[in-house]
Amino acid sequence: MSEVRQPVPANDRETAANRDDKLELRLWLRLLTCSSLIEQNVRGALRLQFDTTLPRFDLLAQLDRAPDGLTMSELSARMMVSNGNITGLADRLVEEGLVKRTPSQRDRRSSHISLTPAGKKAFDTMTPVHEGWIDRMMGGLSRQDMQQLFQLLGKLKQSVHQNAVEADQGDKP
Amino acid sequence: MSEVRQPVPANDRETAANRDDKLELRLWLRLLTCSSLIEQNVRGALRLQFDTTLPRFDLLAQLDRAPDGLTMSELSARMMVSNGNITGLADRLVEEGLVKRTPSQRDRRSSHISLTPAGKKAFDTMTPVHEGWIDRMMGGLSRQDMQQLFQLLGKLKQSVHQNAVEADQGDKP
DNA sequence: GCAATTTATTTTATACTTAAAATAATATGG
DNA sequence: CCATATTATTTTAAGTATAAAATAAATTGC
Repeated sequence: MSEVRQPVPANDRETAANRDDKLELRLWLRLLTCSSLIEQNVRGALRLQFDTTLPRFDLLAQLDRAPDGLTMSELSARMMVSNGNITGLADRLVEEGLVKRTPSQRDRRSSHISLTPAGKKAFDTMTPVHEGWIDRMMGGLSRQDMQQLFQLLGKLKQSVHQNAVEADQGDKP
Repeated sequence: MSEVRQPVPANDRETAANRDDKLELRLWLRLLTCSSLIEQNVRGALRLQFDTTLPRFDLLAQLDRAPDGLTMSELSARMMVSNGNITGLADRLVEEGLVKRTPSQRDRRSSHISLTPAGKKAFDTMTPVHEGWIDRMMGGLSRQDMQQLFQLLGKLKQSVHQNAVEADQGDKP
């Protein structure tokens, strides 16, 4: 009597939540699950098709929108990662010849990171394919679903900013 | 004439998207932004208040729901991270005395990871506080917003599973 | 002008994460 | 039984990430 393989309901982060858990927590776990799922797909595809990584692609994408380049601090803010992280990432991309550092004329502490021609070319090759992956993964959502989701996530983003756990605005009574 | 500090529209991952970008891409960037924002808040708060990390907390949370413990593979699946990652995480938590490994009786390859009394106690201390952070960050959303968001993310999750970039189900014509 | 502060970046130490290879044990099919 | 395949985990190497300290340059307030 072989046990029938049930279509397992996907063991993921949400498994840690029960029906009796608060909606807030279940929502957070589901958000994290979606984000992780997409991230892992994109990461794997970037590696297979372009032999690169998501952080590198992200950095190139940021630079592509900034013709004059960005400082380390700006990159850090936009990519929402630490300063030190950007230093290492930029180092590797410079080694690969995809980005270059240009010392700032006005401020000798900072430099502008920008795409080299090779970096621009690499990004232009990858970005339409990348866009295709994203489109494909969202294929199950209607236009209206996406618009609603976009709008609700906008609300969430605002809410998180306003109620940040760390942001102590403790000086006003 | 001091310049008035405008409420800067937050430079984050979405900065890389333009109005003319496809909705799919903008949605993905916004999703990632929300996820990163919450994650960073929780990580920082866990460090400040409990001197621990998000991955460790996550692992404890998974175990709390599994009284008999979980195998490394089960943990890997539920936390959506690689096998090797779990090995290292579990090692550190064993060092801290919060979890223990029990060799499986039936299968000498595998072991069951479970909470020690100290681990259970630590988790029970942290989890209500953690829940409070999540509630707080979602404070700007109505109950209906949350339900809608939960439902839409469910659709998205399903869509990503069905249209995974890597999952080649190439054997059926 | 100059001390004190702030800002931009890098460095350091540690932790987390992955993919791939290695190890070891179990299951399977003759 | 035994060769083969599969499964569970660990190891390895490289990369990603953080927080905190260090460095260095710019700004500010006398």
